[in-house]
Amino acid sequence: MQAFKELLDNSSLKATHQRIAILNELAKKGHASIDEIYESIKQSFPSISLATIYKNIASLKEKNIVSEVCNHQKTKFEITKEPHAHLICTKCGAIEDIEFKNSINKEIEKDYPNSKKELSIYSLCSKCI
Amino acid sequence: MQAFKELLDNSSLKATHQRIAILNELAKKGHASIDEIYESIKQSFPSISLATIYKNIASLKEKNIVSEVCNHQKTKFEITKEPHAHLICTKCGAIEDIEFKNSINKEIEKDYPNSKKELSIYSLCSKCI
DNA sequence: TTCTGTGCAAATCTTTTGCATGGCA
DNA sequence: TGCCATGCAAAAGATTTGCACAGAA
Repeated sequence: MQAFKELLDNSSLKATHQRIAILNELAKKGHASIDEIYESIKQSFPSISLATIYKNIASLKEKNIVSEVCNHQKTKFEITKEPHAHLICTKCGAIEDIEFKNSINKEIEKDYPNSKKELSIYSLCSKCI
Repeated sequence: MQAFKELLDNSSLKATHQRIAILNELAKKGHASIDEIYESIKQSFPSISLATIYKNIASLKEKNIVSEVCNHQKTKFEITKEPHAHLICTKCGAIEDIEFKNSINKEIEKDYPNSKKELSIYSLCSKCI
């Protein structure tokens, strides 16, 4: 995935196999926890270490390449993208990205200009509906 | 605090000193982490154990008497109250309760009726502004 | 009196760290 | 080649559990 290499180059992080694998995993799953990432990458890359996942998630967060999503269960991570809201399924726990409506954003900006906003909606996801 | 005793009675949780102390602490601070609660209660109640705080926060959450607030740092808790949003200070880390505007609520309800919603705004709190 | 809750200590997870070695630029 | 990143193992931190005893109802 050439795009990830560039992303890392631009952030002065070396494009190691491990980092690319983590980003691929997040791209594939959308949202994943530290040990979901670890267990999955270990299949194709048995020598990878948990500590490497922790260290890389930390540096990728610092560079704002990945973001943390809180769901009151196991913390998950996603590749940072356009602002969006999260739908957290009250049945299966899945996280879905949903639109962060511009009307809502504007309403908040009135009182808190240039603020980062996190909106989570707890309801049924598209599979459980 | 008589009100807390009733709250506990109604949830079939015994109104122990420890539970009342935890609820008082949360009422006083607004938002506190497990060990902030522990350190503070220990002053006036030296025999209290960390495990008791954990167990009680778990049962109080289960009964929806307290809620968890995620701030991407140390998880904090608050006494469950009217729906509201959180302002999380990007300078000092403080959490403030702010209004969850009805217009925003309505906008979300159109698409996700009867959903629980969490909105966090990262900006400067009233003290750091 | 009964049964839930507490406190302690141990067990379990989770996350971080130090350091020698490996590998990208 | 020069550094940053990796992997391992150990350390540190956070959370949970089991059990005997205490205390609310």
